[in-house]
Amino acid sequence: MTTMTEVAEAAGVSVMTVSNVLSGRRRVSPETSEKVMRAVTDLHYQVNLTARNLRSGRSGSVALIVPQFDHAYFGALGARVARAMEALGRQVVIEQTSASAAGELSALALARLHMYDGAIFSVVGLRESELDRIRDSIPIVLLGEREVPARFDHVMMGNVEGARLAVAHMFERGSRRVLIAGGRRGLGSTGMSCLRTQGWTGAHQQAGLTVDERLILELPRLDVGEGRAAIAAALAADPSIDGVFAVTDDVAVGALAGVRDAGRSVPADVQVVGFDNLEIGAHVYPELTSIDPSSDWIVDNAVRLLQARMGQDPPADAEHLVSPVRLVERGSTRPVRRGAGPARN
Amino acid sequence: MTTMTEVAEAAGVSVMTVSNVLSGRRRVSPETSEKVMRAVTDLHYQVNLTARNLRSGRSGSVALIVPQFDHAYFGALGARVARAMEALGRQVVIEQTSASAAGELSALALARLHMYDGAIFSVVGLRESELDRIRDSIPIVLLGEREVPARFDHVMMGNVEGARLAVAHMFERGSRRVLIAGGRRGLGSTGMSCLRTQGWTGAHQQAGLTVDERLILELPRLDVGEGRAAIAAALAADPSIDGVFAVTDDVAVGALAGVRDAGRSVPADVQVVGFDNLEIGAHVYPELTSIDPSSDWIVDNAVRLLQARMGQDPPADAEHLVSPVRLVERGSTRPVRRGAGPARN
DNA sequence: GTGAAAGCGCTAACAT
DNA sequence: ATGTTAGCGCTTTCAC
Repeated sequence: MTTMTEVAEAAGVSVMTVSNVLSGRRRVSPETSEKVMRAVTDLHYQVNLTARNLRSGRSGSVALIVPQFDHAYFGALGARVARAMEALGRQVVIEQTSASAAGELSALALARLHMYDGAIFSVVGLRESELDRIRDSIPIVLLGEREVPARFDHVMMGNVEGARLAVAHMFERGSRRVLIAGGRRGLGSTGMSCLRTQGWTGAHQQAGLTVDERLILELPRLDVGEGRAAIAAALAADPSIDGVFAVTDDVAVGALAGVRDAGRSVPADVQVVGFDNLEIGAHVYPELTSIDPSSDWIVDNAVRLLQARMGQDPPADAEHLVSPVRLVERGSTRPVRRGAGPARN
Repeated sequence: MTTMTEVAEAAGVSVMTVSNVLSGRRRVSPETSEKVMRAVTDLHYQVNLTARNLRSGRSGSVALIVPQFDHAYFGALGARVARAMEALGRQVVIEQTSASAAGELSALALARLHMYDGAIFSVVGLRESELDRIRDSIPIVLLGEREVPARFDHVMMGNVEGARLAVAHMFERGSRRVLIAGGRRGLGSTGMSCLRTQGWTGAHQQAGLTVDERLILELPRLDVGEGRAAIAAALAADPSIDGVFAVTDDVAVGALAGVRDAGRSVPADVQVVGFDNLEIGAHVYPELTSIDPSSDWIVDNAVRLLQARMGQDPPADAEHLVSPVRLVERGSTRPVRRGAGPARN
């Protein structure tokens, strides 16, 4: 491997001059600069970023830490974060936590954070104890649907409100027994499933309907296949179900298939609403009504907070933001019936 | 930031002993080890991986370089690579190339490679000139549907054969005018679109049908929305089209929607086949017939090749592998009609 | 505008 | 089993 010293020798200058030419941190005369660049080209030199980062204490890159690579939401998130960080001259890399054996955040995984100038950390499914171990670390902004220690900047979706909107919409369009797919019984946790279940419950209260806990369908994994099978089974077991609120769009796409498997029809027999407003939802059949969590808003704020914390004077107080949500109405729910009250089933 | 020297002082041992305890590279007595670990805990010490990597010349991590974060295929790829590498004790990080301004591989992007022990590089859309600049680099395995310099290990899908299978299947089930969505006119390039167009052409020849170049629909971007709009327009312009071979499943999902938009029906009026066999394809409606490119086979081989090249004696000759493909038949193509020849339209 | 010296935090290599 | 020395390749700092 060619080193900067070799380039300096070839160009007949000192290493500092080479360094200055390459980093642009100090002015160098055009002639010297050209000599250096020629040597760089001739020797196929490439800076050793590990050495540069060690010495300078910065890396110019930011990590996005997600639980899984293969969920559409995180891919979309990565693309958004990369676009925003690119505008600030920073490189983004994505790392996955769930790779680690027990899903536990290993000491090594924590140490890896120091290779970045900052990190955006998606914390769905992270334990409280793990979050505590992220102290004394690089600037971090947390993302994701759970309570976190107050010392962290945190941006989350409007989970409760979004779920309430979704379920209220189905009530308004005539559903009376709305299954929540991927919900959570009991009130202990503060995770995404639990928050969205709160919204589901809230919609019942607002509509003056009683909550039937048998309509809470817990799912071991929030993916399409899992959702499809579980929802088909639930519909077979309880024919009175006339709506499905899926806690994610992945599950909702599974729900569309599950309703078909059960021999029923969307939206005539069963309305379906998802959460995330993924691009795919606009193109499946029937097109998916979904809660838009304002992903751009979330990323913009996360990037702004991280940038602030990586800057000169980091803000004293951490911010805790909740994104605005809105319902995007498509074909998986029924249109308003003009001049009619709520539909009777 | 706590350093190893401080830990050594606190524990009353030398830095080498601390290093040995943490890295496990040399035996340390249990008592000493415990003293060190106590100091590590008390001081919240975390190794500086940048320093370790610089000194040791290794990082224990491998990069997966993809053109875009937000394509389902790359997410699935990342998850597979991470699983395989995890088994070998290596961390995987994903980087995105297209972030760079003109999509050009910047000098910095190339320099970043040296921070990893090796890289798996998805080269769809990379120019020949860019590939040439990856020489003198870390061990690299290329992935993706285009010709690459012979010196690189390369694993690609069976593009031509897969496309041929897809189109032959539609011919066999009665289609006669099969649009290729995301294809490429002219024979210059060796990219994915071009290779799959070759398979489409080959299927025509095998079936004794003449190729109609007007059935080649080029797409600026291979995504769902783009595919939907372009295919709907194509069907409206040419009602004789009775099949769509979409070069990716993303485009195929768009095709399902596009056919609906055009007021026609899948598979009765228009059959649709995709390529990639993404999980989502099994759950959309109608369920998508697709070419399975053997993603696990691809990843297993890429990881094996990379591991070999990162090992003691790297193999002299680069390998160039083509994955086996098979057709996965689902509802977007018509079932065999027993006792009947090809359907007439 | 350019250079010399020092050292970032760690581990390889050589002691003991 | 543990310690000492040197130095990975670069940039910071200070000097001219």
